[in-house]
Amino acid sequence: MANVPDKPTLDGIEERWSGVWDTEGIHTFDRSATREGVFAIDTPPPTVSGSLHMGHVFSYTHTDAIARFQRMTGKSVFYPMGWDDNGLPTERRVQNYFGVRCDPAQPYVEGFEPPFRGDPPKDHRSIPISRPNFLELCDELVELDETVFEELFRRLGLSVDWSLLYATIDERSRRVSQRAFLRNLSRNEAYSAEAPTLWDVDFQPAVAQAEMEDRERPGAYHKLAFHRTDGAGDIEIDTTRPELLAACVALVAHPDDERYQPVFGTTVRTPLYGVEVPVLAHPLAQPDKGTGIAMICTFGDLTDVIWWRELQLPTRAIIARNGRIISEPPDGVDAAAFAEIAGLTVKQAQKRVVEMLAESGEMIGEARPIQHPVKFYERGERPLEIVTSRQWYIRNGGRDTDLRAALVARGHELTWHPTHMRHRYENWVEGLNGDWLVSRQRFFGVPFPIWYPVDADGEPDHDRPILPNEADLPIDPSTDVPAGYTSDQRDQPGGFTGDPDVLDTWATSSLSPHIAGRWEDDPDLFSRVFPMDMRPQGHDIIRTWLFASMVRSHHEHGCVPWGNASLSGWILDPDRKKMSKSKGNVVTPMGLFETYGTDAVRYWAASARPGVDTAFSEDQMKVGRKLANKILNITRFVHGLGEPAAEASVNEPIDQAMLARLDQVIHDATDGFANFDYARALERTESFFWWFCDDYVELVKSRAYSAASGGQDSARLALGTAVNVLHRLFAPLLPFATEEAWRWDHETSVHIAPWPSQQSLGGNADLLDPVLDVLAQVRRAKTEAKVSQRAEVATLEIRVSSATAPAEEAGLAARREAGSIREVTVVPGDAESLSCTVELVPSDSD
RNA sequence: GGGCGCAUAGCUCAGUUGGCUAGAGCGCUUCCCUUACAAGGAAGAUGUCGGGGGUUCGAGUCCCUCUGCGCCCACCA
Repeated sequence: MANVPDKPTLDGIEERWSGVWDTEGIHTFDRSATREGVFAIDTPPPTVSGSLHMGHVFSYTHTDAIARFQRMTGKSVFYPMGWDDNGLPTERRVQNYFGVRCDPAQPYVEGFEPPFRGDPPKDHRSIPISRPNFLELCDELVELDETVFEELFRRLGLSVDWSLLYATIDERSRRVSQRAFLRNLSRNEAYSAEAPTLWDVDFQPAVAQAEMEDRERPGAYHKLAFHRTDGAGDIEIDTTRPELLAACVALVAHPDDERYQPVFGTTVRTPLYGVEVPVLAHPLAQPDKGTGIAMICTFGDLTDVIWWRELQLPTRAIIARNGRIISEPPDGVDAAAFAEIAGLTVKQAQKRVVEMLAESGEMIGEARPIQHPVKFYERGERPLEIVTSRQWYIRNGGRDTDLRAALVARGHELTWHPTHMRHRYENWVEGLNGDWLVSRQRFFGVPFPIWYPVDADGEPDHDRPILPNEADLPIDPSTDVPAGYTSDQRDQPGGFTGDPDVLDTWATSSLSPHIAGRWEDDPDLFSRVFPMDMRPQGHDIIRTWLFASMVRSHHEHGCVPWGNASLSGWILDPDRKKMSKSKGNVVTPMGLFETYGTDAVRYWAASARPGVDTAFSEDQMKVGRKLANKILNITRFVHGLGEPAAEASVNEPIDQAMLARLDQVIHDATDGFANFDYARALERTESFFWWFCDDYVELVKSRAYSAASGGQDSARLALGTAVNVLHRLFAPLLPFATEEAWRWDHETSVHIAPWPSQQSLGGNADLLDPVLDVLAQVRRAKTEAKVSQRAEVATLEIRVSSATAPAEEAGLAARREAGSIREVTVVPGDAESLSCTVELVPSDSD
């Protein structure tokens, strides 16, 4: 017997049911399921560096809807959560939160207390602390942030199995990350090399191709005169970076450029510094750019690197890792001139060099300002410089066409949602110009599990790395000692030294399926979940997270890591402007949950088609709340009618017709969810639902109330059936309201109820159209007469079109269904469409 | 420069093998306290489906082209 509250309400249902779900364990992954019976999700681990925003709510709702659908179809859903807490975002937040900065030269302080916990004053100068102390603070803050994230995700109703929680800095992740790297190394998929590297001079890590971006910046062409050594005059070049003149190693022009044919193979002397450099030809030089001939410096930009490599030029680097000019001039550079810029920042050096060139008369004319794209680290504030350093790389096809083709082919094995997102992947893979740089000169990350022997001169031997056993992972080479050595041999001649770097955060998060699935730690579990079914993520990180995951899986397993990639769109402001704190228009997810209810917010998220950028809309949330409320009310209404007899059947054509429509909805919704299109499932279900409430229920209401005209049980049973099915169709999208209504007459959760299947009663859905046409005309008559919809109709004359059977039935049905109609006549007519004449009962009042 | 996407009512968007008179919600107008729901309900108005051309009995839907907007990628002095 149904237990329906007098006044159904949405208030408080989130807390009530999420608590019950935990107790009943309905989200628990059943690891006894076979691989075919499992639906495994490679949940994106959110970066734990502050607060959750609407973007999280948006995309995680989409995944949860899919997860809940799959669970109802009988799959054991592997739905983990992870925190991406290693890496620079956390370091930055720790610096700002505690007012400290990491200085590896500092000694460890036992029981260190940071000067602040949250919001140090603006004039506070960060204090340097040791690396171990810094890492302790990282751990502390990360734990704090993760608590807040978990609370919000629970409130959002994510059906994740929280026992599967991981963090990308935890021991398990470090072990997986180090193991995978060592295997890459053993198969020669990873290597270290001394090479020009993009370098952020502020954060001082090496930067990978995927992490840099172009920004338009003002610059200026400076025209400089290089002196031909054959005495035949000067060659003029344009440069935006005169400060690198001392690093110049050659001039280059296009091989077909007629103007420079005579000078190819000759040499010139650089202005100020007097270094003799060759004039060379290379097809990358553009005749229409500047004077058509460029100076090659080590290194001004990535083109310089290409020229340097392909033309086998010497290195004459002058920029240090801190972004300043080095103190000693490279060989052959005029020492006095160089002393003028030694130690200066790039900007200061440029100013000084321009002054000197002006004095010497080697600069022709004034500098000409331009806007040009400059490479930046995506989180950085100053342009990237290129320095030579030893770094670790993982092969990703950037310098190997076979591997590249193989990875493009892997992209075709994946099913993309929406399909056009694959182009972004291919575009990226085909445009790679180097291997994946995975080493970072940072602190809060997974250390490279590597030591190096130190030779008699105290220099590390990078060609003979010392590796740990997999069984000992994870290790920290800065504290652990390799086999065969003792700790007092650290950094001593003849001893060993640990690799100081940490792995790129993507090098760990690209292994999220392995971390969540406990690769090698629990082979039985791993075999049941890998390759996974679904990777949900934002389209902005296809080039990083998605691609890196493909690379790792390709190397380690020779397969794709998942069958489907589901790409979510962005959240835009209602006015299409960026939401920002400074404008004060940022809304917090928790506030919205409280105002509209979680289901309403989820409704807004689920209304957006997969992959489409979507405006933030509180109006949509209001609609969602209305929908959730309606589900409760319609359920209450149907239960209030009383139960049909046990032997009742849906035998009225009108009721069968409604269920036939519902069958189509079940089909469409199932199809939508199965293809990761939660929005289509919602749209179909919702539009049926409103039709059901507004038209069908109004139509059969009077029959369901009273046994007088027959067909009462058919109506009750049809109503009950439809509501029951609708609960289940909506359950993945509006988990709280559906659970609330479902539990009025069920002991167990709607979320583990079987997904609805079609009824196949063979009803004729078309039958409803003429009946509803009559209903609409009666309503219109009442509205035009400005009377209540409850007003009685004295006579209703229905002129059916061409006496077709459905039309006849419509008349008969209308006669019985509409309880407030006293007399109905059905007239066969020859009009094109059905029409009615409605005569209302005059009001008794006064 | 290359690639991808978008353009339908005042606003946000559906419209999936081409097929009834192009839909929904919000907003707007009018009306109704009705016993599931007034944080509700009924009815109504509003469209050169971005422009042009083509295929077809038939095009919002397919093809070509143009325009505007957005995103991704790219090796430049």
